[in-house]
Amino acid sequence: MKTVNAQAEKLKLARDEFVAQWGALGTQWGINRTMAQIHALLMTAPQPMTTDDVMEELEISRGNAHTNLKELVSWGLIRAVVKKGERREYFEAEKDVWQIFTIVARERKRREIEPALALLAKCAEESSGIETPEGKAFNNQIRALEEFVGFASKMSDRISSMKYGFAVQLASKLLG
Amino acid sequence: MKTVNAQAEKLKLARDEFVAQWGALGTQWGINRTMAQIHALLMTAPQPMTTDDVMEELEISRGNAHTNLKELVSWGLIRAVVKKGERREYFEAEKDVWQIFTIVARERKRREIEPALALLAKCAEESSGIETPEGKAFNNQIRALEEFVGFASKMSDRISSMKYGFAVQLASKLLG
DNA sequence: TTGATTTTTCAGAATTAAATGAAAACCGTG
DNA sequence: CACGGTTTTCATTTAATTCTGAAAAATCAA
Repeated sequence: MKTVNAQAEKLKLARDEFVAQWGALGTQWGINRTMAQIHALLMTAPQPMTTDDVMEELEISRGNAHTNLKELVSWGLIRAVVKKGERREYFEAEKDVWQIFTIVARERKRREIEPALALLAKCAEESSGIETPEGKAFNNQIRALEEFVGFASKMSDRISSMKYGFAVQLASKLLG
Repeated sequence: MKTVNAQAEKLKLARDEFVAQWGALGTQWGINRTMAQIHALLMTAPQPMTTDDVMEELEISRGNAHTNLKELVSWGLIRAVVKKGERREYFEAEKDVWQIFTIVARERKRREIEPALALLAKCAEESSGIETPEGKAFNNQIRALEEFVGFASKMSDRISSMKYGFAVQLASKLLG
């Protein structure tokens, strides 16, 4: 019994560290700390958790827990599940790493690549008729960026719609 | 003459929009607005610019301009150049899109992927000896993440050390 | 319908990140 | 070495983001 307790304690420590640090990393990734922490918590949860569980575990307010749980649901990184005979919602994380990757890749594309592409297209268009040397240089630079970002966008699509096995196969050629 | 002025005006408008919007996008990318704006400004500058030029163009303080110029230099996205007979520094941007991409990819890897990998390795290690079912599940999940992130890290290295032509060749297979 | 439970919203508070501007440090020149 | 121009630093201010907590809305069972 002593051993089991000691091991449970060890697990709790490791998991708490993971959750805390993953939250800190989230900041770098441009997602907010709480959202990343909840994600880490649910990715490593043996069972689905309620809003109250999350509040208690992370010592955060209901509003905060709620907002970030919903945001994670909208990303598709977690989902709400219902337990029969229970009224409140439980949440569980997608645990498959390839799924997680494709979800994050798609979301980043949507939020980072697509707006950039739209801007570049607009500026390329607006500057296309300018015949001064500066105008031509500007237009060329914008078009070079546009071409590259468009290409990155297509790549992102292709990769994130691959089956995991195929991606691995492709990658092994690259890394081999 | 009228035409040239009109065109110059049109260019200024397009460029100003590009700079402003690229700055807004930067926020999404986890880069601060001013840094992204300066980068946009210099990428589309016909000539190298001084700190004062940047301050004037973006209407920002000296401290802000200075800090972000240095940050861009440390990333390698811009470089200081000296004009002979001139004492103050001029800055010019790297304009090659593949270069820009590899620089950003390397920096992101350093700031986003490597710390995550370190954390995952640590948590995998800490939880490796736990024999409870929860401990095993936790360890497995962490190791799956670690493996994937490590793999992404290697891929990132490989791609960003490729010659542009080779990357295009590879990509065309993928997109073809 | 009522009442209990749960979810959602949101104004204000707290925290964190970024910008300012002035002073200090730095440099090249006479 | 001292002067003018330039760069760098950093305490303070400002702006942006995130969090709280309580009230309102929604949901469901009786």
